[in-house]
Amino acid sequence: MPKIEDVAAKAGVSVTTVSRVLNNRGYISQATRDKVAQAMKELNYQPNEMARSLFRKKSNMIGLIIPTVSHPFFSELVYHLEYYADQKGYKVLLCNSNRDISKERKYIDMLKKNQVDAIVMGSNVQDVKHYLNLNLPIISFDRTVANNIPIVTSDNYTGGRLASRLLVDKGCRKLAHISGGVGGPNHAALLASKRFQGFRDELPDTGIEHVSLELEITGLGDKRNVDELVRFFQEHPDADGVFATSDVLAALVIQACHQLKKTIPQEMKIIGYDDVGIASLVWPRLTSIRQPIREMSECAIELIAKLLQGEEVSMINSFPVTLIQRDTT
Amino acid sequence: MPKIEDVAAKAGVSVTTVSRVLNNRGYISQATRDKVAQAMKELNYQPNEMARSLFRKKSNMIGLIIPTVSHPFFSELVYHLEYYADQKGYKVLLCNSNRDISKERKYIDMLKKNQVDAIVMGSNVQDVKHYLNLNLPIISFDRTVANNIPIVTSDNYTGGRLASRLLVDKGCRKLAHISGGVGGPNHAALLASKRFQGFRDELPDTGIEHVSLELEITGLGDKRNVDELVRFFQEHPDADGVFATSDVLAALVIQACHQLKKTIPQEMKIIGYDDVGIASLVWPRLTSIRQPIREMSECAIELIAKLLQGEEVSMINSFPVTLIQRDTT
DNA sequence: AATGATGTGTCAACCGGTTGACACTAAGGG
DNA sequence: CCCTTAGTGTCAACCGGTTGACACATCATT
Repeated sequence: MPKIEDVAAKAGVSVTTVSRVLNNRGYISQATRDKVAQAMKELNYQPNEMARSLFRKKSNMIGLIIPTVSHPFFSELVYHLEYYADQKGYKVLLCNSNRDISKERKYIDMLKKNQVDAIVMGSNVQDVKHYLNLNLPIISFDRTVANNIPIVTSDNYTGGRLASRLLVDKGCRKLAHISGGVGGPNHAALLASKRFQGFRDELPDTGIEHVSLELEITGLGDKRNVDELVRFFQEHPDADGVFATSDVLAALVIQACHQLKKTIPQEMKIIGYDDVGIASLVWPRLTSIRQPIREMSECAIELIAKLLQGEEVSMINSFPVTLIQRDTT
Repeated sequence: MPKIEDVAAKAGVSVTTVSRVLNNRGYISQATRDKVAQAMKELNYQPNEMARSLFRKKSNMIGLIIPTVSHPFFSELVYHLEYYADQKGYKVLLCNSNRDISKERKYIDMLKKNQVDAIVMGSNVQDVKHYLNLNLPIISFDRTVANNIPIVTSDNYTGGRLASRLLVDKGCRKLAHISGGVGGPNHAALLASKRFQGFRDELPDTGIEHVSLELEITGLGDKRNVDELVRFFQEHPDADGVFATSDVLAALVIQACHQLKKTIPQEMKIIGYDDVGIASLVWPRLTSIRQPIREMSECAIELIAKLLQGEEVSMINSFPVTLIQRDTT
């Protein structure tokens, strides 16, 4: 690995001059600039970003903590976050917490030790204290944390209402609400619980009843998930509409319906949430509530960029959701 | 951010002593050890890993370049890679290249500048030269690069044969081979082309003919992909067996079949590849060739750990694939 | 009493790059 | 001819932590 000294020697200038070229400061003639550039090229020189970061006290790295990238919602989220981070010159350190609080804490410490400039939390955030005296920007994705931590979310409440309303409008008489997440249950801090709220608030004056099941997802391909759904629907044979809080859950519901020989959407209408890729890869294609993941990711990165420049940002950044009608309703 | 100096002051010892405690070298009494630990706790001190890395010339970071995490194969891969990396104390810098060669190059440079200890390439690797004079370990995932770069792969050839054989055994008379990837076509360097080879090698003595389609996947949810498949099957109405080189493609084939009112598996048998989560989330549940992604990821990280300790490693690390029979065959 | 292991401190160099202070030269303008 | 601006160099300090050399204790052994 060549160092700045080697470049200086090869170009026949001083280290300071090379640094000046590198950082574009002070007076430098075009001739010197060229000589230095030439030397760099010949040596295939790349400045050591660690050394620069150390001096600047800025690493241009952001840490990303999520439950697991293997869930399609997070994999799409991570994709877009990385894209926009890269656009702004940030690198992404990825951490899968599996919603394990102790692992989450370890990751936070690790990220801090490694001098990330900011952290995006897409995982649970339970013990708030741990995050407050971290003197670096944190932004939270779809989770409430504390009122001094900016949050990016989408309109979960309206999402829930839209889902209910659609099922009601399509003539459903008894609804089922299926929730659950990979790697542990969803807690109240998770804003997704507002979906349930919205879902229920749409029902009172319709006289439509609803039942609810919280699934403890064990792994995407695990047949036990479907089995539990089948049992649930056997207990509630009159349920004719399902709101699943993620498309993955909705896909499992579809499987349960097939197993129970219920036709979709005739005997059972299903609506999912997120509108990730899988929604249009299952059959029938899934009606879903779309979260604008790309836009939310872009917003998250912009928030970070602003925070790092000391600008004020709004604490709550909520995006509208849209109903995507396909073939399950 | 407290520094080692502050800890020394608070504990009433010298910086050297703190460093000795931190790194467990030389003689230190238990009393001092405790005093220092206490001071660290009180100050909430975390050693600056950048500074340490700079001195040690080892960052414990590994770079990961893949086409896109949003594809389920890669999202599962990344999940496991990060898991095992973390186990061994490595952090993961994630890069989505979208199979764009210039972006790939930029990422490689970026990772080098940022002093990653090693790179895992799960993306295309086309201009070999660029990677050879990188004086850091690279390992390649399921792609051939150069004979001095270790590679982790699975037995694609056998995978192809297993798929063919199953379709033949199940009585198919005309097979279709569907390939294609997200973000650009698959090239010869991609070992997945061996799947096609294996697929074909199983056919000659059976007298079964086959046709092939390379799809240019535009995005998971894009309906045009299905339309193209529908057209293809209309051109080949007698095709009754499909080998898709990924489960995502197989899911699209299922959609095309539904659209064409072909029953699965009676009129059309389908087998996918990878056996990622989606394989058991579609209906009918997909028969697939399973790649042991977890084991492959573990191997990749172990290879890196060995390379970083200067140990010799085997250049080709191929894992067996297994046929997972479900309901599409 | 000499020896050696243990425990801690001081000091300086180093990792690779950045920056400010300052000196010096050459060229151009008024 | 003086002044300013451009262009480059030298030097040292700094980012935060690590390490080796060396000095100087203390304490237990022999």
